[in-house]
Amino acid sequence: MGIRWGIIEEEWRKGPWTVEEDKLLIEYVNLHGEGRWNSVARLAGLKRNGKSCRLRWVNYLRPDLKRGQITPYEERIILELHAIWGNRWSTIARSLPGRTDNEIKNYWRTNFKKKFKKSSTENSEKTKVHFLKRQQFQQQQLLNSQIDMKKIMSLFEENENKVPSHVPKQEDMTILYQNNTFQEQEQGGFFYSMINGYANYVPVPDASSNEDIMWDIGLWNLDDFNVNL
DNA sequence: AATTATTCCAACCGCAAGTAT
DNA sequence: TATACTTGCGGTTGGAATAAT
Repeated sequence: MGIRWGIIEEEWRKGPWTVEEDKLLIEYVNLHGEGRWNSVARLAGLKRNGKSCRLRWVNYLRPDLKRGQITPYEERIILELHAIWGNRWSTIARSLPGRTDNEIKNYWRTNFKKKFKKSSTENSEKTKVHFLKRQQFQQQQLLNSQIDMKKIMSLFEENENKVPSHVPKQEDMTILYQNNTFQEQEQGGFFYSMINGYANYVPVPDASSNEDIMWDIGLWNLDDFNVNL
């Protein structure tokens, strides 16, 4: 850009980061801590603006990042929370330690957005039936399990007609997470969690060679999510 | 084997909320 | 108090890798 309005504009580097740039940024954070991103260029000799530096750190260089594939369990959480929060990726990310909002957003988009669309136009009736079957199945499992049935069933009856896209207040949500969610209790082969009035229960992920698991994985991955609740 | 299409992710952008001056 | 600067978020995109023709 050069000169505009008599001010010399910085010429920032853009595009993929090099190993050397990464080193400089890591060094900077080790020395000065996270934050004050706009001073990175000056103090670390990087020709990157603050935004770019922050993004690189948060999404890639942070040492507490969990690398590798999203696990089936993480996937389930993403789907559950997306049903509640919609595209509030950073909120969802708070329940997945070591995963970034960007990562989750990319994951959801590449794996689910299309299925969503496709199935809703193609065979919504079929998937609706599928969904209802699943619901029935789960309720039956609940009946068979040891947990406080009456309480949960009444919660369910209260909430089952609510739209999942209903958005609760964020503060409420966070507290629930700390106290309750995804430190799920294992009860009779099921995880149980409460999310802001919604009861969620799914088969234990790794109780191997169990039909329930097939049910669960299949269902979560299939076309249920087009059902317009 | 060559070309075209699709998938996927790192990194971009604009906006808005928060913080500093 | 008002304005400027910074940070964080979510949508979007460029292009490399992979798949399809």
